[in-house]
Formats: sequence, C-alpha cells, structure tokens
Amino acid sequence: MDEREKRRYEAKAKVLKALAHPTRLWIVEKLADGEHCVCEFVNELEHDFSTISKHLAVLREAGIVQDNKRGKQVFYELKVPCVLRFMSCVEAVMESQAMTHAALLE
Amino acid sequence: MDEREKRRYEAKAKVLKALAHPTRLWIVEKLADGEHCVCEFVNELEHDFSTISKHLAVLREAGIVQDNKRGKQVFYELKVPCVLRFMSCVEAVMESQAMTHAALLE
DNA sequence: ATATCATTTGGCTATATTGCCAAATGCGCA
DNA sequence: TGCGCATTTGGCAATATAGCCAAATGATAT
Repeated sequence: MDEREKRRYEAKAKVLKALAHPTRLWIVEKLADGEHCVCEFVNELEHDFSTISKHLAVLREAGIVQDNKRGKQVFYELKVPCVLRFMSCVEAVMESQAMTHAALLE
Repeated sequence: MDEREKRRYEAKAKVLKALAHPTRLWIVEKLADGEHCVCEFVNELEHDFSTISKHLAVLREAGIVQDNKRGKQVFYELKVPCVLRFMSCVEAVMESQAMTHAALLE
C-alpha cells in the first residue's frame, strides 16, 4: 500500500468512523425523513447540547450531513442519503452473528 | 431512546466501527474476490503479524468475516458480502465533500 | 515426542474519542 | 443597543483503540 492509497483508505475510514457511533447513527436515521433541528436531537436523546453538537460536527466534517441555519435554529439534513442503505446490511451482519452464536449454544 | 433501542444502536455501531479503520477496510476489500490467508495480509500491509491478527479479530467478532483453518494456515472470507456495497456510497460522500471544499476556495 | 511454522494472546505505551461543564458566539427581538 | 435563546467551542478526565514486542498456542512434519 503506497502513500497515496494509504491516504485514500484513511479518508474512507473517516466516513465510516463518523457513522460508527450509536448517537450519530440514531441521528442519521432520524434524518431519513428530512431536515431536523438540533434541539430535537437534544430533546430526544438524553445528552448535553454540547455533546450533540460535537456529534453533528463529526458528521458534518465527514461530509454526511449539512447544516442550514434559519433564524435562531440550526437544521441538519443528509447531504448524501445513500448512507441510509447501509442499515439493512448492518442488520444482516447482526443477524448472521446472532445465528452463529445461537448455533454455538446447541 | 429506551434501553433496548440503545443496545440495538450500540450493536449497529459496533459493526460499522469494525469497518472504520484503514487497515480493516483494506482487508475487507481484498476479500471481495474470495478467501485469503492471513500471511498475505501481513506481506502486503507493512504491519506486524499480531497487529493484523487483532484487526481480523475485530472483523470476526463483528460478524463480518469468518476464519477457515486449513493445515498450518488460517484463511479468512467475507461472511456477509453486502458490506462491499458500502464502498461506492463512501466514495460518493468523499466526492461530495471534495466538491464542497473546492467550492469554498472559489 | 519434538521442532517448526502460522497465528493468536497478553501486556504495555501512545494516541484518539467521548461526554460533561463553563464560556464564547451569533442571530433576532425589545 | 443590549438581552436572551440556540448552538458551538475550549478544556478536561475517563475510557477505548492501535500497534509493537514477547510469550503462548495449535497443527504438521521429522
């Protein structure tokens, strides 16, 4: 793996890393039906404003979401909605894993 | 988010986290064309055997790959190949990000 | 049985991530 | 202009992750 390829894999990993957190995953799924205000995330998740804000920054810096400021509020929306398609495969992995564990108990 | 849902998001995040590392991503893509021996990864990546082995353990525990021991060697293969479909979307995110940055420079 | 090879595991240090608090910012309204 | 609200930023302590070395394991071949 040369330097160029290495940087490319690091960039790819950064995108997946942005998704790889329960709170951020929840936010991304929430955005499936369109734009939402930061305040909604804070209300529904039991976290500090600052914590949510930092999670949103991670998603924004990865290029997954974008923010739209309107009035006092900030709304976030998915910039690249194809990430939603990951979910069914992630669930397939979890199911396969559950089956394997069940098989070991037999 | 109740306790049950929380655990579910943690499990999903675990799968994505397993993919969210340059070396592991490289390994997963390498497995696109089928089974490969651990020794091949060690040869092609400039890492210690133990480092590669731990990365493989992360992928295995997440349910993404499975190991097949034959003779002295251990071969790994994708257990749930749909993860390969993530790549094009990850690249779409990167491209969208590149465009945004380019736009800012104008 | 023993030596050998491929891989895994344990242990360690360095680095990265998370989540809270407090303080700073930015916008709209009185 | 100056206040108040929504959000972001800075800073810190706790925890998690990465990668190296050395030692342990497990199968094969002698």
